Amino acid sequence: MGRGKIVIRRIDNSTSRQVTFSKRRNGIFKKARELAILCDAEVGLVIFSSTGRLYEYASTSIKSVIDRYGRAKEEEHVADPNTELKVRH
Amino acid sequence: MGRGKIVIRRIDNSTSRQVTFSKRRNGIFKKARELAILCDAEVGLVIFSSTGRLYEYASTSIKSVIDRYGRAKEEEHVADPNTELKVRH
DNA sequence: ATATCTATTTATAACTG
DNA sequence: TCAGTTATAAATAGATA
Repeated sequence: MGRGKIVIRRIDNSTSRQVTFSKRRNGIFKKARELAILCDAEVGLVIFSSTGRLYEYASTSIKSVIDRYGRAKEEEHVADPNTELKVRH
Repeated sequence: MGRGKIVIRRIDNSTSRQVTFSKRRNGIFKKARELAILCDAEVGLVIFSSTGRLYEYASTSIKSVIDRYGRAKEEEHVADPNTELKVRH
């Protein structure tokens, strides 16, 4: 999606990496928001930049997403104990 | 990005909503993966469909992202106690 | 419901002030 | 660096099978 095609591998130049990070971070947050609205989904997105800075988006709240995630995982394990074993090993 | 332009609001028809969900979910997971690789970022993405089904992506693991998120939030509060007050009220 | 196709919109890589 | 532009690649809405 640009003047040149790129291959998906770590951008070595830190300035270019920072510029790409900033552009694509905006892009993915927009996509997350659109998905949540269009499809009535609950979406949580957490990003740590290579410099360690935190960026977050949630259609509800990150706390809500994390809590629901924990509950969903518990249910998975109850529903299929074998999955639990696989995950643990 | 399609034959017609759309407005970002809930898709009422549940079949269309499901189709769009499936396409855009794939798209955003791809974007998340590309961002992580290109920009050397840690990315965690959790999506619950309108039917309650869980989909997840993490460049490391969701657990790692949640743990790091918790630590980052703690640090924010230490750095700026006023933010903590605002968040809590 | 599921998959593939393609016209079109959208995202963005490289460029520019 | 840093915001804006533009040519092009990529995503996807609607169509079709």
